[in-house]
Amino acid sequence: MSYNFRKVEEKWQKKWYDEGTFNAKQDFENKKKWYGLIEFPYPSGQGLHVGHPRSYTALDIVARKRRMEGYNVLYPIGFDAFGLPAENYAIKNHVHPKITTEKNVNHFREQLKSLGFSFDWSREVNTTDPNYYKWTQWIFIQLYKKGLAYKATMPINFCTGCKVGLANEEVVNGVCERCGSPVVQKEKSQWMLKITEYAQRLIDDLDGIDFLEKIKAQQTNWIGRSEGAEVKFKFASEDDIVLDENMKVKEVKNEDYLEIYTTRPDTMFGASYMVVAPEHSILEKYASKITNIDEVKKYQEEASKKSAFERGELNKEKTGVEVKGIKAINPFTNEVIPIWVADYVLITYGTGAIMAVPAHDERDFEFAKKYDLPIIPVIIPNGGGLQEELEAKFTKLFGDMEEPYVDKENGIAVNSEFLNGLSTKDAISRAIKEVEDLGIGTKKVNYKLRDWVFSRQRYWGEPIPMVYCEHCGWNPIDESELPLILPDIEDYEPGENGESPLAKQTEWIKTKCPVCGKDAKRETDTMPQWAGSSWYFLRYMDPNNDKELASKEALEYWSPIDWYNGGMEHTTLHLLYSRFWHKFLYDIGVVPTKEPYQKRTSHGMILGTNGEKMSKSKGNVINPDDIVKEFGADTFRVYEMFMGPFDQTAPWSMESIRGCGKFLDRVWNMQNMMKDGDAYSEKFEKMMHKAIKKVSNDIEEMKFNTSVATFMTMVNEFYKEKTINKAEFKTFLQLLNPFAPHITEELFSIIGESKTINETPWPTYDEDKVIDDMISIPVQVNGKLKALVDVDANLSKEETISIIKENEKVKTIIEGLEVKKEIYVPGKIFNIVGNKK
RNA sequence: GCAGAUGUGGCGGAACUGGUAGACGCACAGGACUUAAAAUCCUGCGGAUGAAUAAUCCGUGCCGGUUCGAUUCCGGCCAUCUGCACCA
Repeated sequence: MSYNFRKVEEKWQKKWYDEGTFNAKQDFENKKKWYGLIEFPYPSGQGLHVGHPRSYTALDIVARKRRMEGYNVLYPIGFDAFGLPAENYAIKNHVHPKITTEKNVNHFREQLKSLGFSFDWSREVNTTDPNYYKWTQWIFIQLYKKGLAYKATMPINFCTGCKVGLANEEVVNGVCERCGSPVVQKEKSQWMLKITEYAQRLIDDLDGIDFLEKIKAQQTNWIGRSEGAEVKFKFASEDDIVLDENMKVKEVKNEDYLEIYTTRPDTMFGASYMVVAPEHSILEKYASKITNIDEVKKYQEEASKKSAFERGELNKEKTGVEVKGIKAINPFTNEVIPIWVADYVLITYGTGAIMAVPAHDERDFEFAKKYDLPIIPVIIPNGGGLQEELEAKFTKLFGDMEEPYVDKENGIAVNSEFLNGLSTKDAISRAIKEVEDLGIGTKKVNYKLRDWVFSRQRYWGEPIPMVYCEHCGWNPIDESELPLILPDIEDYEPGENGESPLAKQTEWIKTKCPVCGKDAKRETDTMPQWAGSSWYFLRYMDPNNDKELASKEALEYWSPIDWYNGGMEHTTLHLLYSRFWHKFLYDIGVVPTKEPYQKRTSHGMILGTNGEKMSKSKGNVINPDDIVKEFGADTFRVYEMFMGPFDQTAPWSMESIRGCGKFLDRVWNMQNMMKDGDAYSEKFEKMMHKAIKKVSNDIEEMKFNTSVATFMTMVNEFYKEKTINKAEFKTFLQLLNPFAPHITEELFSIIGESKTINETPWPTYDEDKVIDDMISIPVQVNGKLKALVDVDANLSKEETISIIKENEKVKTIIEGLEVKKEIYVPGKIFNIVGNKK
């Protein structure tokens, strides 16, 4: 009797999804809850990828176990359906994204159901549904009302060929992915979200939640907190600076200030020049004073032409131009220092200007070497070495420096007047105090994190619900008018100069100002794909609510998400954005928790059979439909869990999956060797208890591969004895059920159980029965295994040792040795140390 | 360059808190069943010497250390992967 997976899987899927077996209960009172979340898919035209089921199966296993443990489980699914591919497809083939999206969603739904996931399909959400994006828009309006959404001029990637704005992922090596024309930066007024206001809380609140350490590290690094100081350097026209006989500044007329940010105020005595970013306003403001303004302008222009790619990747060689005619003054040395413009200084970080300390900064050092600027060492290593060594090092540093000294831990200040002799740490606080006393600076914390550019010049996204009125400026539409429906259009081509396709919808754009009622215009940019996915997990809690994004009651009951699993590629942006929105919603009293996710784990990518990332171009893509057709959903699921450690990448193997199919066939055939029995047989009792313990723990730790190995070992044991009793089979099926739900339910009913497995409680084990009565003690000589001796585990230490020593083999070993020492670790090992006679 | 991870048989991988390295699966080889094949079932399977299921030696990327004992801990290298990348 061979196993017909097709029939069995179809039968159970129909039952589950028709009856809503796995739908979360509305009962908020009596049951403890568990909310498991997987990243909802983008319904692409290619259909499900084999990577999706890896994550979905893992949490499906946990969800099924939790139900058996008595939890009210919410394990929802939905579709992140706005996005670029649908829009590009529309441009090419003139099919409305709505149509392709619906088609793709239907395909995805079928595929997901064919894998037997225990999703609550009654709560399916879709980010493109107006009833959903109504609330995405509502959240945006709340952000705006709290001053967290604002307009700013930001550069976009602009393709010089297609004349459209491009997403970062459409820019490949500095050229347009589609037409190959160069991509330049173009200034455009865009909506921004002030995520930076939440930077510190986004770091601090990581403490209270259970994220993998590497995920926390990535979040922290991305936010990039640094402590330092902002300091104003005096500068003026060269002619307005009067020097004394020691070349120190005596008097300055018409002075102004150039503000810099530094993390190393202790090196200020070594600041030998300043650098401003090409976009810095000082260059505009003092154009008339700059004697080589043409040269400066030319440099600015060149820098602006460079794409982000060139500036970042290719342009390792630093360039710059001295800004002549104006000079700055080092506030500590009171000496005149030159000002340069160079694009290694970024306008987006700090103040867009730096003090350059070439002796102690690699970038400044490289630049100073190239343009022959003074390098003044002010830190030497406090290595605890001999005085001569320190002096030698000092001389060496003051001689021709080969490389900058950048150590922040072990430095000691020199050549720095009042800072001399202080450790770097002390020198930093002393220097900050000094600039504060002088009234030219202050302590300052900076973050690498930038505000979130929220506008997209695209059609297939949520319209931004804002209106511009010539009299009243920007205002949100009235909340009663939500959702602001994305109009149906036929021309998906982008507008002129990188405008959104909506910019051509003149009728739609026309509206009345929500404040004064006069004629006004709608915003034509749409939201990024990140928007809908920043709060979808809240909607699952109460998906059909038309009064609120979700009811208070539902939010109270289901929050926070107990376990969120997803890909490593989303551990920075998606996680950060959704945490930001959640914190905002917490602040305005909408959600009850500070953090959305209590626990976050990540799965490893599945590679092609050749060990490379799956891609169409490499032709190594595995289609889940084919696998299900050939092997069935259960085999697919078991294989994806067995292929390797869950959090690591693993290559696909067609041979290995066959092995998992064979395993399930063996499980199926165990029904033929089953005997009656209400209790575990003596032979298998220990194995059963051990297996329950092992599998229960493995699931919590996501060590699914060793769980599957345990199942296989069990089956081998049953086959070896050619018998299994009903009690054993029942437990075995319950344990295996979360991994292979269809075959186990079928067998459960075949062996005469009236309940389905998902209605039964998760098996329990007895700790006493996990412990072995007899143990095998390895006997080693000098740490090398020589023999194994079986002993009763309940004997005392002395008794055990004497039994070991009476063993024939051990006797001969000891006789041949000059024994120096004997080490016995109870229950673990007996090691004899000695030399051969 | 910075951060994080990984490195174990022919392959995917296991090994609790420092205590029998190679569980489980694949591949391979042999056997049973069969007219035959497939499927299934059973057995073997890190390397070297060896007739051997005797014995000895080597073996977890490389070099060294701590320890009675190291895949595991420490120091120093090498390689691969992922993310970030002129963040002052």
